[in-house]
Amino acid sequence: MNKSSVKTARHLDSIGQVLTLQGWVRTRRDSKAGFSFIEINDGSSQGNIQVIADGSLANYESTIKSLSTGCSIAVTGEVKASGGQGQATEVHASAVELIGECDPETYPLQKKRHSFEKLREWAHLRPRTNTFGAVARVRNCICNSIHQFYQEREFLYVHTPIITASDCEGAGAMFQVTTLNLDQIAKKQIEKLDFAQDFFQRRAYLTVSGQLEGEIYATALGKIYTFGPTFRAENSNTSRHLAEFWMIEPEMAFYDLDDNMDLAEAFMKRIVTDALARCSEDMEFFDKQIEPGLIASLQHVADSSFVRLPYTEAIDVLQKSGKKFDYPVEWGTDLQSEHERFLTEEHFKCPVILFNYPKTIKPFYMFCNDDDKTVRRGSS
RNA sequence: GCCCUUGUAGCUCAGUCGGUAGAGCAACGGACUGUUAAUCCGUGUGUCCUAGGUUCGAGCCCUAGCGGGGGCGCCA
Repeated sequence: MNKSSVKTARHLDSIGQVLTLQGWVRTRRDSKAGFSFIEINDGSSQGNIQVIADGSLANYESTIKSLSTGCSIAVTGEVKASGGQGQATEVHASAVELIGECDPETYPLQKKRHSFEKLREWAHLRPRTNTFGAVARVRNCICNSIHQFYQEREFLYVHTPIITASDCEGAGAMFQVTTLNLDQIAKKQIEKLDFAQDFFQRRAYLTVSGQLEGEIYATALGKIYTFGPTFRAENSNTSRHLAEFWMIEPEMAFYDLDDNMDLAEAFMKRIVTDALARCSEDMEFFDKQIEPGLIASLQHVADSSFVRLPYTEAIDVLQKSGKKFDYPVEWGTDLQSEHERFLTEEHFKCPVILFNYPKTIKPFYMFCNDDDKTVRRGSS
């Protein structure tokens, strides 16, 4: 048995080979001329492979004609150039084996679009949809690119603690980690907790950032990056906030501000370029079904030179724009989303890096410029 | 945390003035076809989110609760 993925079988190079594919039925169309089209997907690619199952197969009437969306099957057959539109290759089955049945009356996923809200109710089946499959593949691609990008530049991948006592720069509300018996404590109505009784004999939290550990490694090993789960207990109900997310933090000794900006720009471009090149089918799906214009927008990020602008000049651009903002633009305050969007989307029409922020709105340890009003970089 | 909005068939939704439930898709049956969100014909489908209240009568009005979505704030 020459096992193959759907991804491989869809490639022209596979024509002429006899392969065995295992996957889940997406759809079946019957021809009364005596054969059926079965589309199967195994997660290896966005597209399905079309299988031609001829009526002469032993289990055609008993099994193949009742295959429905969600069934898992194994198909063995020769890959041939497709006679129809829409696909380069197809498999002419010599055997189709039903591995797992799927009752169409009770299987929730249908051959149509489902809302994300509805799919969340079927969380165990979401990965079988085009959208979630594409997200998983693109995310995998990005993770791979992240490591490749830093490894090529001789950065060390450092693991920083998940459970920690440090609050970093007070970046956000933290999830407390404890082994104290909360039910018992509630019953006793204790006014002050004795953390000496806790697991670490002190308060502990899930990390909000590996920055502090990253910096001490950078000041010993030169260039490091962290990439791992991070937790924020913000009660923020927006699409841009997560309680749990993965964060990348490069920390470099002996880098000046220009070095930092060069790295950031190259990094962003690399991630985007790789995703477009390596996940083209998934990105085309997003562009068509989820967010029209996405590919053009990402290609623009990959192609453009990022604008690098001092904070003070950005304030000047905003104030002279004549644009009415919901939040006033004033030197010394942080920029709101609407200001950032104006700079990137309307004024410069490309990614923008702002630097030399007022020291009053940045962490205390940042390196102060000669003007004593703005800061350039971290303390390393 | 604040504000707005929504909950009806497996899914997406309509439901008028308060009078006892409806369309498309899916499913199922059939027709047709190298098809590809196939197409055409036919069939069935309900705890109208939950609990109270008003009323002769509530999917519809009122109150509370629960769930979903959006915006803002905080924040990344």
